[in-house]
Amino acid sequence: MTSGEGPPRRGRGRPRTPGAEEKILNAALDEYGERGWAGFTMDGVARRAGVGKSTVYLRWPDKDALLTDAVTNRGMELTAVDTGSLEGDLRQLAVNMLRHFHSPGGWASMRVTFDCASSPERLGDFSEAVSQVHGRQVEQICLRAIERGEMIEDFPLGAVTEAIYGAAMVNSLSERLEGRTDDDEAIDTRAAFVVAMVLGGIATPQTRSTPHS
Amino acid sequence: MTSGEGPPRRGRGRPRTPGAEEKILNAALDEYGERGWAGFTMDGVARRAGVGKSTVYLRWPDKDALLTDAVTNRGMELTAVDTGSLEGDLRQLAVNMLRHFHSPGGWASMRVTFDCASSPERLGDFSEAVSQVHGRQVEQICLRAIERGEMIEDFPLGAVTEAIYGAAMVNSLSERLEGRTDDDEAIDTRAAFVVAMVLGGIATPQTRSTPHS
Amino acid sequence: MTSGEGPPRRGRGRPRTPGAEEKILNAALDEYGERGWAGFTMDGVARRAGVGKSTVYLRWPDKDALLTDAVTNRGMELTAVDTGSLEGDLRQLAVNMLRHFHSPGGWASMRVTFDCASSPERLGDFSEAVSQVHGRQVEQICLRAIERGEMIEDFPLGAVTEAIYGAAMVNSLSERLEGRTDDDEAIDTRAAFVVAMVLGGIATPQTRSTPHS
Amino acid sequence: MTSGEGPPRRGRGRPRTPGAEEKILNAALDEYGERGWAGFTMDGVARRAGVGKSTVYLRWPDKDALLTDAVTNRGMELTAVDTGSLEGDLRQLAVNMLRHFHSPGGWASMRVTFDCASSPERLGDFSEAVSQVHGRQVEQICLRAIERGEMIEDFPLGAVTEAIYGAAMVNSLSERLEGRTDDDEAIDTRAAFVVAMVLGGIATPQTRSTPHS
DNA sequence: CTATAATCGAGACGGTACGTCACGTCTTGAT
DNA sequence: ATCAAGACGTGACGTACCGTCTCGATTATAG
Repeated sequence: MTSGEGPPRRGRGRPRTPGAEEKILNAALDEYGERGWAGFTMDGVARRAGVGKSTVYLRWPDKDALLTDAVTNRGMELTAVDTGSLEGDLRQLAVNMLRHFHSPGGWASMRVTFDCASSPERLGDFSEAVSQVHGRQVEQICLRAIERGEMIEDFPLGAVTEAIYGAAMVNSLSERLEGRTDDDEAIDTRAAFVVAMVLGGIATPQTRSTPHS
Repeated sequence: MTSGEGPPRRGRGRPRTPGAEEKILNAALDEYGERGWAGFTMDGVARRAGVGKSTVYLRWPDKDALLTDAVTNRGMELTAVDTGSLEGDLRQLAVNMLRHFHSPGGWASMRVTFDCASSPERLGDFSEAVSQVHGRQVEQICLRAIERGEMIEDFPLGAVTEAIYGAAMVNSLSERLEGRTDDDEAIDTRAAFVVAMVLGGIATPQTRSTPHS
Repeated sequence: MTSGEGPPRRGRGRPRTPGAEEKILNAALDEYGERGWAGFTMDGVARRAGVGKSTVYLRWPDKDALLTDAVTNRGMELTAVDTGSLEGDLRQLAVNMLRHFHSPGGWASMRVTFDCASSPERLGDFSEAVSQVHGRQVEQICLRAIERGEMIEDFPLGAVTEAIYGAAMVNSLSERLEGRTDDDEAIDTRAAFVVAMVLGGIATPQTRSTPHS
Repeated sequence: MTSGEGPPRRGRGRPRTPGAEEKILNAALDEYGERGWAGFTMDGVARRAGVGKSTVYLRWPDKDALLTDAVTNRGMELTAVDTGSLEGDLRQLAVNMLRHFHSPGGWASMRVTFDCASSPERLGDFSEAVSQVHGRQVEQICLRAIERGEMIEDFPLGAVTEAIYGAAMVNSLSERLEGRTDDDEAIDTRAAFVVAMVLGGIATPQTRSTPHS
């Protein structure tokens, strides 16, 4: 995803400084995390990275591209999940997502995602990447579960994705709005409840009619 | 919520032009909707509102405050819900939320909410307002349902809120990222599935263990 | 010269506050003296005078008019001179002028005069006033001296005026530029030398005493 | 005198555009001349110079500094004078000064000088420059004349300076106030009279020719 | 070993929006 | 009718950032 990686640039001339991309991306994420969008400055990123502005603009065409790229690289480290059971998979996934959105990088990633979704012109690679990463996980988990007979068929998998990802997002959002600081235990507990709801619902058994009529 | 409420304004001096707040807020939302964040200009808002910049800065200290306020005022018009049954309430709520986040105003409102959550310094009234509006709805619905015996007890209502609101958010997000344009029918269908999931779960009956052990 | 003095305003309605003109003119001169042209503010004048802006604008149409008027009223208190001899008259006049331009009011008056001379559009009453006050003095002194046979004829009186007034101006200017603070004695001495220089040139030979006694 | 001389500018970074100072100073003088103080705008200067505002503010801290500098650079081109006789020197000097103050640049220079003298904080280089340029001329002329025996000793040279410079100033001032437009002949005639007056006073008797020939 | 050339840091450049401030006008309730 | 207070539309102020550019210095390969 990094723009700076095309052909390996074999040839004459000074090669690009090896650690530069790394330093710049880190600096970009840090600046974005600390100062928010309004305070996110190209000059600031370059200064924090200890690098000239030309070094930045040689690699990314503009501010948006840099931020998008930073977030894409650092903000999507979601490892695949396969515990053998639907509940285990979803529990693991929910914990991952909650931790992800609670971390500075994951939070920044999400904000940039919303920014991208608001500007139709630069929906380029980013939206695909997001869809891929975020959507495929649940899809694969559910397909395996259906194969094992653990999950009903004919249910739109997108709804499951949206509920789990959305719950993690809103949980992180409310944590910030209310000034809480959730520890790992709180996150695990919340993940358990969300998965329980997704798996079994919140209705009492007697009122539970056939859900998908 | 309007920032313009400071001292009680004893009758000295020319009173503030009555319609100005209204005009400015409308102009701000229009500019934000048409031109996006990047093209959202204080001069532009003032010009569109037919007002001087000082009139704007007399009421809101800066750009962020104006946008936040505009979005808070126009973006939260969520009517209460009471259909008599848990499923009906949640269905209605889910439809409302989906429509809300799919509309330009609701989408903008959400983005500003994320911006506020990222800048700890101005979490003032806004976070309370959001929590109030967004959290109380589900709480009241669920409390009524528990009273009617339709819903299990001892389930954290926050998880329900987060799932429904989050699902609506992510649904709107993916609509934009993927370039779809969902019609009302698609929205209603998606709302039905989400509510079904929340109410009854997605696990097959035979694998359904006691969820809350 | 004060704009506020037309018809005595006999009639219905509240009469104008008696001391207002005075207070405003004083405040204007003080502000101009302390802060210079750039820091000279209508709001500042009104505040210092303890008066609303409308009270000011009711009397003078704009900033220039107020400043011009303030300076004309306070800065031109040049009493007529008639000692009986040319040397005595000029000496008295030179001392007056030097004291005038060294005083805050006189200095301000001069600056405003230059401002007026630079803006051809508002040369209205002011330039006439200046010419009157500044030119007639020397003219009358010289005419009397010619009549007494103390001064040569056919010499342009304007040149005498310009030399005396100009010397006083430049003396005050250089005092400020060089950070000096001339006392009365220094001023009197300088006046004596200037008059000696002027007299040596314009006096007829028979009345010409040793010029530098 | 140009403010643009700070650190020696080691060769790092892009060098400042060579012709920029020149262009900006010219644009500033033109704008000041055409539009006067009220219409003298930093944006206007930058636009006329074909330059961004940052380029201007990189060199001068504010409006006053730019105008002062423009006027100092362009407004002081007074060539030295040495005709061999006191009368010749003073005549030449008086003509120079009259022409100077009658020209737009010289007039502007003088106004800025008065502004500087009114604001004690920025009397920095400017006052020295003015004193140097304006005072030394007369001093040198007189010293040479004393050496030649053409001028009495023990006369304060400052008084001579002040009379000649002041006369030129007031002459130009009254020209503007009265709406005259003096041609070169009028200026020369006036210079002759002023010098005659000054000489009659300061010349020793033996070199004193008939002053008004 | 030298020439060529891409990259580096630094920072000036033309623009544009920011948030402030003053102008001169206006609108209020009180005198 | 005038007062004090202060909001109004306008427009310049001086600052900060964008993305581009130009410099001298560095660092590699190509000849």
